Amino acid sequence: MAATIRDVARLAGVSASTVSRALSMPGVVNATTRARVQAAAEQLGYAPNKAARGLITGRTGNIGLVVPDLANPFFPSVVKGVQARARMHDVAVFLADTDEDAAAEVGLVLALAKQVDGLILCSPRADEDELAAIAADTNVVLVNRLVEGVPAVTFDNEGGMRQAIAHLVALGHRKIAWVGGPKTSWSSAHRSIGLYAAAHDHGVKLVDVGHFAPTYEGGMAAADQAVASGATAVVAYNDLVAIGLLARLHARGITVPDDLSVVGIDDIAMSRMSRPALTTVRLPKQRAGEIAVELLLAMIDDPDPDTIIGTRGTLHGELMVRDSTGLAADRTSDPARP
Amino acid sequence: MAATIRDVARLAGVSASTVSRALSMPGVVNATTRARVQAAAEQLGYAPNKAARGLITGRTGNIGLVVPDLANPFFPSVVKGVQARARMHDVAVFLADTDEDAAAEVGLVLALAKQVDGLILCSPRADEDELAAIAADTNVVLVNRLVEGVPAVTFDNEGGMRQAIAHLVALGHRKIAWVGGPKTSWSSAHRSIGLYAAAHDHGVKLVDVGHFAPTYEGGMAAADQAVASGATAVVAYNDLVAIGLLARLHARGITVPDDLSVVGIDDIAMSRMSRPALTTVRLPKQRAGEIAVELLLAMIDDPDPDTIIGTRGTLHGELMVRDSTGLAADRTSDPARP
DNA sequence: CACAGGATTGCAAACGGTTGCAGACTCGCT
DNA sequence: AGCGAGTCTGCAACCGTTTGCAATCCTGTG
Repeated sequence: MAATIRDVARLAGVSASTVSRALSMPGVVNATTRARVQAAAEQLGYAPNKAARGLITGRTGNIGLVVPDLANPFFPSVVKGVQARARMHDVAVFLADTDEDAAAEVGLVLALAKQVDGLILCSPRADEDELAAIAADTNVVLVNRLVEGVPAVTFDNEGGMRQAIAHLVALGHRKIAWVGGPKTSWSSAHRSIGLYAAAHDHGVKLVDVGHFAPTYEGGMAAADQAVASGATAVVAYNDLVAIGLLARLHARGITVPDDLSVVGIDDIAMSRMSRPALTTVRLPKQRAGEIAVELLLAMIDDPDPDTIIGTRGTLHGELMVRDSTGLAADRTSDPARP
Repeated sequence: MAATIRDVARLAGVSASTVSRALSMPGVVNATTRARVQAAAEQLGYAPNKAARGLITGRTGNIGLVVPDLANPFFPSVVKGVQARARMHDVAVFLADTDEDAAAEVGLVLALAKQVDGLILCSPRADEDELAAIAADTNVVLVNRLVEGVPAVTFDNEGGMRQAIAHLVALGHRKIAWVGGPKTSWSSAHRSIGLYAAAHDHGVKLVDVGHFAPTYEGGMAAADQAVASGATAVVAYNDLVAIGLLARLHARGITVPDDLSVVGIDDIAMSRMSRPALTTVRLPKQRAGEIAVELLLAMIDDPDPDTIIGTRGTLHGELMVRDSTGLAADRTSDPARP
């Protein structure tokens, strides 16, 4: 069907080797022959078969990207970043969605591994040992997860939490509730740590409301407990959860931010659109995808892995103050009205 | 690095051909040899190199999926459907995001075409001729777009619009505004047609507010014109636009649905979460992805293309009545209070 | 005991490229 | 004219599979 290198060779009246060279190492072949070859290739609409090249060079020119759930708006952002950067480097991207299933994840990764030069694993759900094993014989870059000895790009959870707490403290909040994500979530654990540290530094009280699904429904489920905690502000595991909180609070007639302030994390598109618009810590999701690609590509190219292994890119979040945070409800501690 | 078929052969003490046969055409090789081969393959963690197989069979076992913009929540849904179905059939998916750029789209498609057995083009922005040209020498399935002679899965826009209008008419609305999508959008054009037909049948007035970007911002931009049109209800090109409308209307102090009813199309996750929750026409997006895969795979397998070419799957939408629609503001035409 | 015929298995070619090596030409010089 | 040094180009091998064909072994039968 499609033209092969030999078709081009025949048309140009040269050997296949010459065509190969004319196309991929110009300069080593005579200018006039090269022109002839290029004309022939053009005429036949020839494009080299990447698979065949891959057989020899051992490079497929493809990378794999694995995400837990595309329905969570966090991931499409990362995917977009990966996409864009991969295109710049002329590598194609295999995408796999694991549906939040750790077992399926490992299976998909193994299947993909043979077809790509490297893998980007975004917020992987598999446990640390499995990830380490996979990274042992494949080029892997982790996003939003840290595993000893595996290159990764992560977000500065501690710093983000610090900004959120500083903001709330400035508004007079002294008792803040934390609605955590899934028990096994790496980022939930780290956000929690950052939160406690920041709360301690500011001398305010942090109350842990528990673990919830990282979804709108999870937020709705957490709302009543957050209210019952007596806190004047809530920090949610992510924006989806925060928006769920907002919904349930509204249903209960609790006004945000007058009665309770709410802070999310991620800054998904939806957050600007919620009512009230959500104050949140913006994570450079797309950028994370871009950096992951750079890291992975460097890793693939570099014959000496020591320069890369263990490399970590840490991206900083930025607090986006919108309408879901305000002065603490308890006016006795309101700094603006002593 | 990875084990090859010869490594397995050596370990099992047979020839490479036998390994190949043992693995892909069991039954033709002796049971005990087969067991030995399988054991060896297992031990070495052998997995055939898909690229090499592809060279011979002419099948890569991969399909490509092209979408305009992953940031639009509509697309991740269909990607998820494609993903899931592809996994069932053991084919991997290349994903490309064109960033709404028709030119980039064609380039990406051409590049991908060499590496896959077929392509799924979701809401392609390229013009009809280009698509027809591409479909001429590649297996292509369109989603949410129709081009003469190219298999496609689309949504029943007319039917969906009919449901929306019937709902609004029942609520007493007699003058309905239509906020269209981009001028060149295929689905916008078809929704518009369905809307006019339905409005005509019900004897109500439809006023076209114009074309807007298919985004939250587009909705905000359209809101004031929709209000000025004097209509008591608005149908928006999609949910994102509808949610933008909601935001601007709220900012202007116009109450939905008391002052104005709003209907969206798509039913993205965000729509349940908006305030008020959006009445919308649910489109089975994920299902569309699944069907597209089935269609494409059938197309790839079928030696006689005539049975597939021109095949069309039409998916029906379902009106989800939520809180953004209510009785028409103009009480003189309120059927419940004569 | 010779032989037909089925069941297994190995050999070698092919898929579409890349690349080391050596041969063929062209020049420029002596 | 002879020769050395480049410069180009073709030959052939190779990458990891699949598959047509032929060789081998077995079994049953006349």
